[in-house]
Amino acid sequence: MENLGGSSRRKAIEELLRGRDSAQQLKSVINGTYDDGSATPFAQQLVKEVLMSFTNSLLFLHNNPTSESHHVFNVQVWDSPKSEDSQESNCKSSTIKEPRGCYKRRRTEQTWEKESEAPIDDGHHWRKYGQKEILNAKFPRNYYRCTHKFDQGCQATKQVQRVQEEPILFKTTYYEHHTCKNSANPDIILDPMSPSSSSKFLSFDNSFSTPSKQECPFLSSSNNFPSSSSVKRECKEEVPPSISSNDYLIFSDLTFDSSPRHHVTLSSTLDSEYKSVDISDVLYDSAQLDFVFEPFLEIR
DNA sequence: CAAATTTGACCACC
DNA sequence: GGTGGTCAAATTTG
Repeated sequence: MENLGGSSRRKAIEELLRGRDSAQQLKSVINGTYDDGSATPFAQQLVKEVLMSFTNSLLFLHNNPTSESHHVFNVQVWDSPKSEDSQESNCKSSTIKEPRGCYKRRRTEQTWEKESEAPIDDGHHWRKYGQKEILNAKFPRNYYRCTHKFDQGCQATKQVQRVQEEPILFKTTYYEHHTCKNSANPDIILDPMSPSSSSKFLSFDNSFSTPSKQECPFLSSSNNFPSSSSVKRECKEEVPPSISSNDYLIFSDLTFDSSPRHHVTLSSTLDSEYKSVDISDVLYDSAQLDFVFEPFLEIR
């Protein structure tokens, strides 16, 4: 995908945007076709799929090239405005106990999830700080924090859990935004809500960052109790080399149209209530449109 | 030898 | 008390 030159990419994006706008207009026409103001379910479904196709294509263009070898099936974003456990309250600053730091419970800032076939290399440096067997979960959950947590105070963390064996599927939950500057691929931001995803940071001309071995332990996590040596061996044997963008292009074409797993959704939550919103509906909202597509429009 | 990972323990919340 | 998130010593890796 990144092999598309800047102008070619821009043209492709413009075409997709044009197609999407046309589909939207078609939807309006269809909705006005019938007296009851509704189109046939089939027509509505078709329009929905067309819109989704455009949307997904644009999102794939937007995606981090380094994650191209991983199919991101799902992007879910929500706010968790629960603020009852502020960090200050949890950090028993007045207590004398020192041996361990204060154990801050789950931060309730905005979080978002991604599901992919392989752990996502999102261009940031992550350090694993924990692994936990989760009740009723087949695989352990892995905890990562930004490598620059201490030198730059970056509070970004993520949790990665393998949720499915066949096909292998990982769910990555991100917490907090990166505030560090030293990401491996700072111009590519998967974080859909990050201020950094504005055009000033977005560039599609980056070279790939090679898939980091840091992500490999997830694969070995499929074994409930892997030995250290087996971890390393599995990493080297099972992690495929990053495929070329051409490969990705073909792969996307082959799998994009009919597989429901490529459905991309955005979700938002109020008061921790999870509400799933189909992206084709979300995109009708101009604000959401800007949120999703603005970066494309400003590529130069 | 510095950085990263592993892993058991600690801690907060329910 | 159970569960899950985090810490930090021990260990591994490059």
